[in-house]
Amino acid sequence: MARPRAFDQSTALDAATQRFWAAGYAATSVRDLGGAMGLSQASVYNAFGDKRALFTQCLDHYLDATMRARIARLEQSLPPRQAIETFLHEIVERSLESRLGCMLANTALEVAPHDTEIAAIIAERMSELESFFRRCTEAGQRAGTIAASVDPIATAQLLLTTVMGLRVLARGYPQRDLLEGAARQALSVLGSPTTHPTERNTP
Amino acid sequence: MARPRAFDQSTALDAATQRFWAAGYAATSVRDLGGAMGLSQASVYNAFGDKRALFTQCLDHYLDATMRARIARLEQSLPPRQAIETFLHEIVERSLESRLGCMLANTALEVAPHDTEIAAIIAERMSELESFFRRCTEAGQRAGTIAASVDPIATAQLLLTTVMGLRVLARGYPQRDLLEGAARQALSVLGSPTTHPTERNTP
DNA sequence: ATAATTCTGTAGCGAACGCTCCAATTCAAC
DNA sequence: GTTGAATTGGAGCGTTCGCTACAGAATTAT
Repeated sequence: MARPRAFDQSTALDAATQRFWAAGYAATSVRDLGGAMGLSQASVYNAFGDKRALFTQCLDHYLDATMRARIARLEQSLPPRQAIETFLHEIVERSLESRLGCMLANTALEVAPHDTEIAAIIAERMSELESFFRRCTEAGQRAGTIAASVDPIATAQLLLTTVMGLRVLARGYPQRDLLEGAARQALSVLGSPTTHPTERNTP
Repeated sequence: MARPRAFDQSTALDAATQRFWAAGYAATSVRDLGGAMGLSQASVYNAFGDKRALFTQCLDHYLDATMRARIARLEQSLPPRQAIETFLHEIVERSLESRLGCMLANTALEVAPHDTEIAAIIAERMSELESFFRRCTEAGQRAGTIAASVDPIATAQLLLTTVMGLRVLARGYPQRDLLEGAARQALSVLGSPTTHPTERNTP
């Protein structure tokens, strides 16, 4: 029984996310956000609360659409070792083809130290990524594709660290051979290699 | 033949560096910097130019005093493998005892993507760190303490990535076992372990 | 001493910031 | 058609931003 929104909430959130993703929290103004979303400032505040509340919504939106989606897709479509390998390769490719970097890493450095609530979100999401790597490592060991001698916990910790490190290098020192070499060497801790995943599997 | 400065340039630069280090470029105001340095805004501009020029001086100052000093100290006081191991362990300890993080990583994410000149500084310093790891790896292989089978280039790339990743995790997910596990697993690529360096060496 | 030159603090510039008030507008419910 | 609730754009609030003009203080060369 009232006037409906003239914009799509999810589309607007996408646009705002893009701005925060590219420029960070402090360097993005609410006027910028409104412009990107096609809204006036008043509508932004009416629909999303203040700047910080909008940011947390964008952060959640980004992490669901990017990190969680990637984890789910790889984990249910690939055997565990290939899931890990493909995850790192995708990170390298995305890092090289876009200068946006990773909103999780960006936020961990810029916002988390000064905002305990956002720090908790960051820690929780990093923990999710770590758990993905640990599950895959353990499953690979059960399947025989990952050396039984490696410690799944430490391996997951290294892989999480590598992903974050790759995102930093991609913004400060973006050279393909650097990112690929680091990813390859990180994957070497998984032990005896399998054949690289291909489209067709010869029986 | 004129009035001399009433403050010490190096001391003031230290204070400014501390502020940029803790809060980043955008979130640190020139008034904050002046307060920390004990100077009025006019003196800041007179002595250091504008905010960006002061930042680059602080960045150089920080990197010389922290990264280059650590590289030089470890490289000339420890055998190559221990130099690498100690470098990572020191990063873990510094990350856990201080919330400041790493100005190199912070700047790579916050400033480098929007400032090509600062991006060049970042890339050059990251390259220095990578070279340190490569030199140590090659020297360790010659000395027999690092497996001859590892690729020194990829190893250096992974170690550089690990250091950057550790600095991100330290700010977003600061748990000792996570950082130590990642460091330990990264070091495992060096191959057959040596005894951990201790204060006294039994002959 | 005098002059020349540099440093220092105060005050203030225009612009942008996060945020809010408000009148006008729009649409569902009746 | 009328009513009522919600959205919308514009104007503007007070604050802070990077930066600078300016006048007085301080020191060396002459």
